[in-house]
Amino acid sequence: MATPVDRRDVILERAADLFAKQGVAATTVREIAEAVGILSGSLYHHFASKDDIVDAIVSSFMDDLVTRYDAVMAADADPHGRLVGLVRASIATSADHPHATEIYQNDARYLQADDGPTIVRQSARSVRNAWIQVLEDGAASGAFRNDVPVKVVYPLLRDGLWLTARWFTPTRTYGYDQLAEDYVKVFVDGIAR
Amino acid sequence: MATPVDRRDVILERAADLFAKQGVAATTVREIAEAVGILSGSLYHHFASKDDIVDAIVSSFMDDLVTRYDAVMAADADPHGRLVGLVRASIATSADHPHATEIYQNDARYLQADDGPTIVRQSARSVRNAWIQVLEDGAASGAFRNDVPVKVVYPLLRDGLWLTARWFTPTRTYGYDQLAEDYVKVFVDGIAR
DNA sequence: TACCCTTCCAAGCGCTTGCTAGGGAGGCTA
DNA sequence: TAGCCTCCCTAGCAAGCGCTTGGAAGGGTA
Repeated sequence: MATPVDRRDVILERAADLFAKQGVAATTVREIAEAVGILSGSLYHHFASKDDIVDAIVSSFMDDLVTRYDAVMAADADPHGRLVGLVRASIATSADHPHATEIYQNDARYLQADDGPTIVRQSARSVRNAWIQVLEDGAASGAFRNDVPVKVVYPLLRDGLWLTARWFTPTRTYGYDQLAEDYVKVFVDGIAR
Repeated sequence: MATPVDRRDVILERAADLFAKQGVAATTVREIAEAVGILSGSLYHHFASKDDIVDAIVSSFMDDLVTRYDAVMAADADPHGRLVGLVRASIATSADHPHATEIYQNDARYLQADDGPTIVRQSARSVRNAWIQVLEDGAASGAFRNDVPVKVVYPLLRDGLWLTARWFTPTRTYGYDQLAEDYVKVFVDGIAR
């Protein structure tokens, strides 16, 4: 190779692409190897197992997400400001890890299983706590409506937010920033005029 | 058996349960057979293939959905009334086919593939058209805001709506009707107070 | 009783899966 | 030059996959 790229990173990138497109279970190690340009056995010089590859992809994504969420929660105490911050942080992370975002959505059950990676489970709980706290604070302070249970509002916000990874591709005129802005508009003020 | 239940229906029910929990690719025909209480080979007396089982589950779901959507679009011409109707129809269908709903969300890409079942692709287009029409009519008539593109609003509504199948289980005090009502509240009026 | 039809089992086929063992090529260090 | 380390290939194993074949059991019909 002309540029001394790290093979490990190339494997992670190609694997994430395939996992996102086909699902983890439907992607074979031979496919990953072929996408990299090596044979399947050679993957095992870099990773201990197929699961190990999945873990590396998702863990990196979750680490970034938690870091961004922590910054938002530390910088702002106002529920509305925090909500906007969390949305922007989520979409920014999704922009940085588009494949991982999709993998996490599609295979969440597999990843959150008891034998799944511990880091993922911990991060998932931390992420959930941030949202619940913001929504409950907002409902208590009067910033948000309190006639709909937080346990219902949160999943609606969450799923609409994260599944953007499935369908959204930024264009020159409509990027991630615009998406975040419009997302906030819809969920905070509704679609009624 | 005491009651002469149709074996085919039992197979569909158990298979749907497993597909929803584990994903289609991760569920084996041997698992399905074991859940029914027969051997894997015996499944092939009732179905031609594993894909055939998946198709039967999802097609039944999609048929019901399209029927309900057609009724809504025929009964109401007002965008807001149609929106409420589509939400209620979706959640009612989801209540009748909880497993199929989840399968469709998790394996949508697989099902919408070019070699997937034709009925599913047709139904998916029909469903999409209904939503787009309602949202565009509403934006044009002034019932809905028009500063956020319909191509963004629709996926947000859709994903938040359909992924309820992943997390929602009705209780005695909070059922599908209540969920539909709250869903409309959030998306139409927003969470701000 | 004789026949048929439905439903299932027993056995296994051909193939793919994730993964492993052993070795070779090339570069770096001493 | 000698030795080592990194990275990859060749070859293949054991297990599991979807699916097929041939036949047996049992009930319904005549």
